[in-house]
Amino acid sequence: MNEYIYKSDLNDDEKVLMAIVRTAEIFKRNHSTVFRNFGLSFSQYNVLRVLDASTNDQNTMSEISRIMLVAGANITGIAKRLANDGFILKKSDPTDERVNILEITPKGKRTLKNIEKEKDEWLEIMLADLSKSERMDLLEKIRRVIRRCRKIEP
Amino acid sequence: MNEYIYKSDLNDDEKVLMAIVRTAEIFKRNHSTVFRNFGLSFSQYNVLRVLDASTNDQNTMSEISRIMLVAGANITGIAKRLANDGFILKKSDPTDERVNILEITPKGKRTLKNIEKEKDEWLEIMLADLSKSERMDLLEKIRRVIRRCRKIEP
DNA sequence: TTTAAATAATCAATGTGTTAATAAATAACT
DNA sequence: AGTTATTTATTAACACATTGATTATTTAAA
Repeated sequence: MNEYIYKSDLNDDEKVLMAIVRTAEIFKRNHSTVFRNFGLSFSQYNVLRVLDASTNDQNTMSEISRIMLVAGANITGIAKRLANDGFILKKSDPTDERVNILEITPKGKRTLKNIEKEKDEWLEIMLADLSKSERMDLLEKIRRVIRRCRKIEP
Repeated sequence: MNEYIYKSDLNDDEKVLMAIVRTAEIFKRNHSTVFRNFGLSFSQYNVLRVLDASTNDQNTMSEISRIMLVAGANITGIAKRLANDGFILKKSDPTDERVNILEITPKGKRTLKNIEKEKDEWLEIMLADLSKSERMDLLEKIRRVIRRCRKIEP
């Protein structure tokens, strides 16, 4: 018998956004367990993805921070751990000595490849109850929210 | 001139979930700045909300951990800081000495009340480009994803 | 040209999340 | 009754996010 009872009092708008938060957390948790088996955290994986999709497999720390919407201070630690484990190289830009360039290594690329299948299986599992067109509709609505937020504060 | 270029290579399913992650992060960031002005973090605020919506304004730590989908270890620190700042009381359950009961204080309830308006304004801003029925449709689809995940691993 | 301002990265402090190990109280079982 | 298991909470170690301060380098302005 549980004598401590919780009765939600969220209004509809709050329900929408809290459901989004919850889904994001489930997704990050699922993916994190996959990545952990390959020695990567969620954020480390995302840095590798950005580098892999950048020209010449490399990009600057500040640009990565901008793409990932993460404060620059975080990239310092994430890059250090990625470099220590051989997933990336870290070098200074000769044309501007303030800039540090990160480059994904063959080991990094190989690891991304190995992760791919398991990761995609999770995506399919999570979205299995939505048809193709429902997924696109969901994406379109979420993107409208994101676009709206970009107008408010860049 | 930026010579480091990033070209996204996400497939559609991944786009859906990354958009959800991004929206959740924007939402948490917006709300966190509101909460910070009242001396609360995002998680601390959510613990107060759970207590406020619980019978007799109180609940157990493990039940809160279950409701918030957060590992029990986190609640220890969050509750300690909330109690230090006078937002909650922490007491032992006399019928089961393993159990700790958290209870929201008048100061805690007052703080929730003060936060309410500013918080709701943010909800409206973020969802402003969606009609009422579109919001409900978005909520329904997100909930189907969450329900689907609950079936996979509880 | 010297000074001022912007940019890139780092560090420190705080809070939150993860897992894993532990202590204490209670429940279940032989 | 006494051993074993489960539950509740705490702690420790690690990763990461935020803010704010600091250093170094580059660019712009007086």
